[in-house]
Amino acid sequence: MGYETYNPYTNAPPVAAKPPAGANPLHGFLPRKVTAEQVTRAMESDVNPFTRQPHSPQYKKILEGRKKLPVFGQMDEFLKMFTNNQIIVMVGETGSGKTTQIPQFVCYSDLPHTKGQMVACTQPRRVAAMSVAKRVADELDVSLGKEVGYSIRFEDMTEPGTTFMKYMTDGMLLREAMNDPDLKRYSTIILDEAHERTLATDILMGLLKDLAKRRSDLKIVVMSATLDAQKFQRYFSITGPSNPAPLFKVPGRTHPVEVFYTQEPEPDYVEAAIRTVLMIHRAEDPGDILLFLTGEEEIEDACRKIKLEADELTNQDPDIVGPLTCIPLYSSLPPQQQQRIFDQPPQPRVAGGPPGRKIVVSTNIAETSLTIDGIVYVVDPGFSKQKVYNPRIRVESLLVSPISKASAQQRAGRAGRTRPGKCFRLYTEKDFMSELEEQTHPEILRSNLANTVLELAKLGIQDLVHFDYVDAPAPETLMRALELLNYLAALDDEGQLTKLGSIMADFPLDPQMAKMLIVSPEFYCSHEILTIVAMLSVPNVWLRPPNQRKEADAAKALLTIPDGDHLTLMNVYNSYVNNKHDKNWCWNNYLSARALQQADNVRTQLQRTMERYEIDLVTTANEQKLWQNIRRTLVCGFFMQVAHKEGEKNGYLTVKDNQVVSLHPSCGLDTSPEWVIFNEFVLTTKPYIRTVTEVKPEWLLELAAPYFDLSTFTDGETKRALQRALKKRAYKTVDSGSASNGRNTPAAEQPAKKKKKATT
DNA sequence: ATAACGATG
Repeated sequence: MGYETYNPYTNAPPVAAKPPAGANPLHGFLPRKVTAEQVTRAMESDVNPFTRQPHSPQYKKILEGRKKLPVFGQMDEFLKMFTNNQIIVMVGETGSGKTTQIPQFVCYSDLPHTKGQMVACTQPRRVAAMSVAKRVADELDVSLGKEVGYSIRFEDMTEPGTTFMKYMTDGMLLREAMNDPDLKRYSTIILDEAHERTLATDILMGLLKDLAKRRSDLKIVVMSATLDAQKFQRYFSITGPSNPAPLFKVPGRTHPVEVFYTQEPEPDYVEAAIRTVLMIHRAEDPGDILLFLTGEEEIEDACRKIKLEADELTNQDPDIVGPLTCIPLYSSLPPQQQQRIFDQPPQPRVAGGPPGRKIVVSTNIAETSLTIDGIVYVVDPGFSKQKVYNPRIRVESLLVSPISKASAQQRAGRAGRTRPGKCFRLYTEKDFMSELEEQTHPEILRSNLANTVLELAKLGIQDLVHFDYVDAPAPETLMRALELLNYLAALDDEGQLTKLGSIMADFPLDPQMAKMLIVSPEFYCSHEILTIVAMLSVPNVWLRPPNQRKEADAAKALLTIPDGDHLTLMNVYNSYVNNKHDKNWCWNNYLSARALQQADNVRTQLQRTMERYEIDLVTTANEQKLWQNIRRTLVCGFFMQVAHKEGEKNGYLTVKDNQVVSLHPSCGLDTSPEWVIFNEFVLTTKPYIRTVTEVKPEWLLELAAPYFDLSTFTDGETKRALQRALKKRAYKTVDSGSASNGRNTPAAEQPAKKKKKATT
């Protein structure tokens, strides 16, 4: 449909809004040899070059705004570099406009729509992918999901054949690479926020560096916010070791931030933070405060104290100190409460009195994920909780650690978004210079890599140890991952991906859980394992408000199945589904509606993957048999996470690793069984195992024979207990006259009575 | 006898 050009309410002649037929603003464009002058002219055209539709009235207005972005003035420089190089490293500071503009420049030069290809731009976070795609769709004057779209887990907002500019999460592109290692549908791939060094971005950098050799037609742009670009330049020097990838640099557009340090180190950073916040409130000009702390409990505690002391100040000096609101911010807060950070600061108590102030006390979520306008003061104690992985005992834990210089810089920058600001660092300048690391260690050095190694195997990477990592993980971490995958039969003894492993990799799950799902039909409980795996993939569903702990614990007790926490999780999900008509059910039972909804989404997605591989969705009618089948299936995935009761009461020793652990207080078992399987090993005040289910030693010997080969065990109580179980089992086998672990023996206690067909 | 920095599929 064309534009209506005749306006019946004026006498003016019809305006020729519709350009002459055949006009093509991209006429004369030579792919990848396009100049800034050509692009600018196409942008000024009345016709949208990509849809051939007339531009909407707001298009030009938005374009005027874009022209003021720092990156816009360097379009010519960028296009020349894009023409002449396969790989570009780009540094653009906050406010440069790189995330929205560079992908568009690339589209004008690359013309992906003329070759049935796309330009991809990856983001570490889902919300960023969505919101940037929306913005760019507006700027290009197209509707979101058509020419410009986004792709994130659970939501593909693209239209095959139409979409040529796609924003997506880095994890999503990695998933796509598993099924199309050459990523043929993309003409250019842009990795944004590469300095954040997420696991997915790190793996993608390795893949793309290699892919660039195979696909000379593929262009790559690596965008980063900090000045550590040299590392990327060197890494991507594919035309020879002395030829680093070229650097394209754009200045940011932010306000100056004055940084203050303490004279002496602060022994108690929370106390010092509270003192600093109150000092700012009393003595500094109006403007909101952002304080960085490390976790939920610390934040709630600090908010209470700040509120108390601030109220006292206001009461003492109502003419000088204005009112203050203190808002906590962390990821597990319900979205409604997170919205509070955008509230206006409180009004003065009396007209003309001292103005109010807002203070946000936040985790690292405010460092990258959430931007709060109006922040003028930042208080930075210099700590955050960070994931660390210990391959020796196979444990990931969270540790309060000093932040990096880059992180400190990012935090300070949060004070200068709307006007000049101040940042108070609660450490000395000397410590900043000499003690803080330049960059936060990339995630790949701090994680359990079982999942990543399986993904790499699926991506066809043969030699994981010599893969060209930007930063190579510890060999021991890779060995641990290979060992686990070999025991799970995802990799054979030569390290080759097995058929089973290939299917496992297609599930967005840890390998243990993927294995459980795949074998679950043999145990007639795939329906239930699907639920349990979904529940294990979402954050904790149990709520325990500090002033209602008793009530919350009582509600939990009603849903608990004493045979094991995994069965309890299943019970919770089933009850949730059965009570979906009751809007207050979650709230009344102290359960997180958000987490349960998420479990529902995950379950649906996993079910689709199961259907794709024709993995039957079956169940067992008899409840006791069903529960036992489920527990046996758990052993098939988590046989390397077993603990044996030893020593004083409630003391357990993990099998083979011999870690002393205790049942976590949240555990719902009514006894302390001799053998348990656990989902998580957490290191808090002491080592705990969390989400625990009782198992039988015979199952371990039967279902995970290679791992429970007793000749690989050191002498001790665990080995003796297993030897006893082995003897008992031998007698039983003789009695019943049948083999107990042959492949022909039914694995489950009882065949399925009813078979639920998978539905969409 | 106690708990989840932030993300991703």
